[in-house]
Amino acid sequence: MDPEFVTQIRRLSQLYAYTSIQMHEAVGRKAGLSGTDHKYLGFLLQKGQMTAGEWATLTGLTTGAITGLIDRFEKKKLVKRQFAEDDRRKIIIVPDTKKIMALLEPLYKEYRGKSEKLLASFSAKELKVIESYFLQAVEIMQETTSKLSNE
Amino acid sequence: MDPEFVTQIRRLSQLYAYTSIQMHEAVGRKAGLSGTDHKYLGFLLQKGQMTAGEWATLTGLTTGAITGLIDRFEKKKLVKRQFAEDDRRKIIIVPDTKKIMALLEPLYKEYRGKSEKLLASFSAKELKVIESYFLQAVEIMQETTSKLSNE
DNA sequence: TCATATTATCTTAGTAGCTAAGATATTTAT
DNA sequence: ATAAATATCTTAGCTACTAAGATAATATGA
Repeated sequence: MDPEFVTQIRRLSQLYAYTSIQMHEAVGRKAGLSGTDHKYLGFLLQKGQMTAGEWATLTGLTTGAITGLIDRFEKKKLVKRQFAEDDRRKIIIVPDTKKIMALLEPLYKEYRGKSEKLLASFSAKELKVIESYFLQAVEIMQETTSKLSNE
Repeated sequence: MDPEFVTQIRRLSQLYAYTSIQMHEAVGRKAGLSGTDHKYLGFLLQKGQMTAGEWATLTGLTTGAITGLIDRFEKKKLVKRQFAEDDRRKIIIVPDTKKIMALLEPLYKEYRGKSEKLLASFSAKELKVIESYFLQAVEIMQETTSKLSNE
């Protein structure tokens, strides 16, 4: 295969990742959240709710840092602390999904429309190619990361 | 188009960006660089060399932060400060590319091999699809970012 | 030419958010 | 009942950021 083309794809892939982070950071700033706060809020939304400790594990932050994270979100009334009924040491973080969505969706609206249009411009077969590339690339990167971290 | 599939691609795309950043951060840590330092070093390598001010513009950092960034790299002897001949206010940052490569390449080696193999598993036509998706998606994200930032 | 404005980088003071270590409160195990 | 383990919070110290001003070099204009 043309090695220049491979280089081009690799460069593009890096640019893609970087641009995506920049966009998410810009959205976060606009919403009054720091870049990392916005990123970690995404984890919470996907999971629905979780304990402070689970959030710490997922983000790789210490529990102390999570306390601060929750404090910042709670001050903005985007999440609520709730004692777990089965174990009163545990704090369940409950996102106010409606409020968070109301805050973020307008900022993503245009992007969402454009990217849907972009995806619609590909055939089903082509989308499968893109999906397959993403899936495999993610796996390779995760392998690399975990090897580097456990050594 | 199947809306669930679109959602799946969007989720994958976000995961891809996030995983990529995590990998680059892990590589950076292993090389003794903070996540952002590693990211910004990449800018410098791509450009070859630039002035402190250009680096500030490119990264979005203040000139004060760039001074600290250069200090950290200089202490590790990965870059050198050099007065510009035409304008002695300007400081040109010259990367020691050989040294930087020697530091980073071994950490990326395995990833590079695997991702080349992955790319080789696609046909030329399929690679064009992936390239086209990346190019257009990057543009959309850049538009979104700049709109959010200039408002 | 010389005074002034502009430009490029650095310095300083203040701040945010991180880690590490230890405190507190609750649960589990003996 | 006591000790150990667990979940979260608190505190001290650190790093890297911004904003504002200092310093030095260059450009401009009467």
